[in-house]
Parts: sequence; C-alpha cells; structure tokens
Amino acid sequence: MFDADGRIVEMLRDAGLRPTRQRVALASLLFGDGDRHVTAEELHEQALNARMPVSLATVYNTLNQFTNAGLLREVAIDGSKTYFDTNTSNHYHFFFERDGTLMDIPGDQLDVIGLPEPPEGTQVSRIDVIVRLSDPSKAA
Amino acid sequence: MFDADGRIVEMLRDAGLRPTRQRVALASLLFGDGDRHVTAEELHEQALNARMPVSLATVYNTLNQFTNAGLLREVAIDGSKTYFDTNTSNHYHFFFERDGTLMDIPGDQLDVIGLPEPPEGTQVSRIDVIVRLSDPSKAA
DNA sequence: CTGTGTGCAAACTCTTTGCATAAGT
DNA sequence: ACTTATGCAAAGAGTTTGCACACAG
Repeated sequence: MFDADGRIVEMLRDAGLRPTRQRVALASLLFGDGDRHVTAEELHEQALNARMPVSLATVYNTLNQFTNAGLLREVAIDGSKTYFDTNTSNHYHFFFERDGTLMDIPGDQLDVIGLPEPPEGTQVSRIDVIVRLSDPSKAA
Repeated sequence: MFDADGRIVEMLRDAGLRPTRQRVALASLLFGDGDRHVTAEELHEQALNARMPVSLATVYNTLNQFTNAGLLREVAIDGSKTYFDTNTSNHYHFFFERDGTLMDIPGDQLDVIGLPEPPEGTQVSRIDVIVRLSDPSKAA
C-alpha cells in the first residue's frame, strides 16, 4: 500500500493537485487496478464501501479536476450519466446496452478511415467511437 | 403547404402516431428542410417563432415518440443535452465544440475498420462516430 | 499560519410524469 | 362518444455551487 500511495501522491503532485486524503483515496480506487470506467455515483459508492468516506460533491469535483489535469477522460454515451475513463490514450469503446457498462475495445486494429477534411477554421480534437452492443434477441 | 402537410400526416400515420396539430407542426419543422440536428429546447423555440405554440413537455414527448417510431435518431454528445437527428440512416457526425452544433460528415467514404468480434452473447446494434472539432488556436 | 479542499445542502439544468382539459377518429 | 394527446406545474435525476469548517504545506 505504501508504494501505491507513494506513486499516487506523486501522480497528483505532478498534475498540480494537492494530495489530500480524499484525492488519494479516489485515485487509488481509480488507478489502482487496471483501466476503469466509472460514473461519479459508482465511485462514490466504492469509496464508501472501502471505508474511505467522501462526499458525492467531492467525487464530482475530483473527477472533474482529474479530467482537467489529464488523468481521466470523459466518455459520452448518452444524455444521462457521465462516464470517466482511466485510460486517456487513444482508444475506443464497447457499450453494453444491457447494463450500461463500458469496455475498452481490445487490440488496436480498429481504425477510422476516409475521414474528410474538417471544415475551414477547425481541427480535429478527438474522435470518439462507441460500438453499442445489444443482446442478440433476434439472432437465429 | 398542403402537399407537405399531407406527406407529414401520412408519415405519422405510417408510424402509428395520430397526426395531431402539435405533432404535425413539429414534424414539419423537423422534416421540412433537409437533415437537421436539434435539441428539445431548440425545437421548442423554433415552434414558438413559427407561431406553432407547443409546450416544452410535448416537444420532449414528441421527440421521444418520433425516436421510438424510427423517424428520428438520438445522438450522444455528452452529458448535458440530447440531440435528435432527422437522418436515421447510417452516418457519422462532426461536433463543433465551439458552439455545440452537429453536422453530418459529408460523403460516405468514412468507415470503421478492424472491429474485433463483439463479446459472447452480444451483437453490434450501432456504431457511433463523433469527430470533435475545435478551433485551431494552437495551429501555426 | 495561510490558502486550498471538503462537506453539506441548496440551486440548477435537462427531462419526465400526473392529472385535468382538449383534440382526434 | 371514446380514446389518446396536450399543457401545466411539480417531481426527478444528475451535476454544480456557496459557504463554513478542516486539512495540507
């Protein structure tokens, strides 16, 4: 745990964020175990379960701060919830309509081709690809 | 106008929706003039400007009914607003971060390649591609 | 100590809903 | 007539914000 916390404290400092108790706690949950996709509510619940009480407002604030600092990436799925992704590199997502969860699309063979020039006066800032998956109810 | 209304009435009937005054009014705004991308608020405002008073709740209900009936498609951009697209065919979008508007990506050379098999027990229901465009502030 | 972060509750935005009235067939 | 849609206002979900207290440096 000390090592992990040490790394996290360092990560926060590098991002220009004070390593407060809450931020370290949330960061350990987020970055402690592989790539994750969470909503604010989910992370809040996990923090409480892990005996790291944080207020929901702080979770929101922290997720936004982490996102601004480049530690997280926001993923747009649809109106209601905001998902945060601990993998900030270029990659795309599967979205399971059944349970509303996200998964990174494995491998990196996936690519978008044939993109026309962006309109005058603009540049591409990011390309989001969401592959929506449903249950194959109507499959043979 | 008679022709247009006639077509719209027919479209609504075909979709199993009663052609009420409000639905016809909103459908004319939506389908009367090429492909459009609107939010509920925008459409509401346009209806008022066009002297077709409709309540905002009805706009929301109507957009959802149209979407369920397959006349519209919902586009996910990010948490806050829900965009509806009158083009229900397979196509992708430019999103202008500057003003929060959407545009269909012209041409159909754009394609997604190298998609891995979807996980066991699921099938691809749709692929969304959003190309986010920003102002080239840091361009040379 | 000094300034930034946190927690709480209230505020806010977007969207949905309940119920009485109005309109469609 | 009978049924479904509309409008209003209230409720609801998710997220942000203001301000007093607490903590990090």
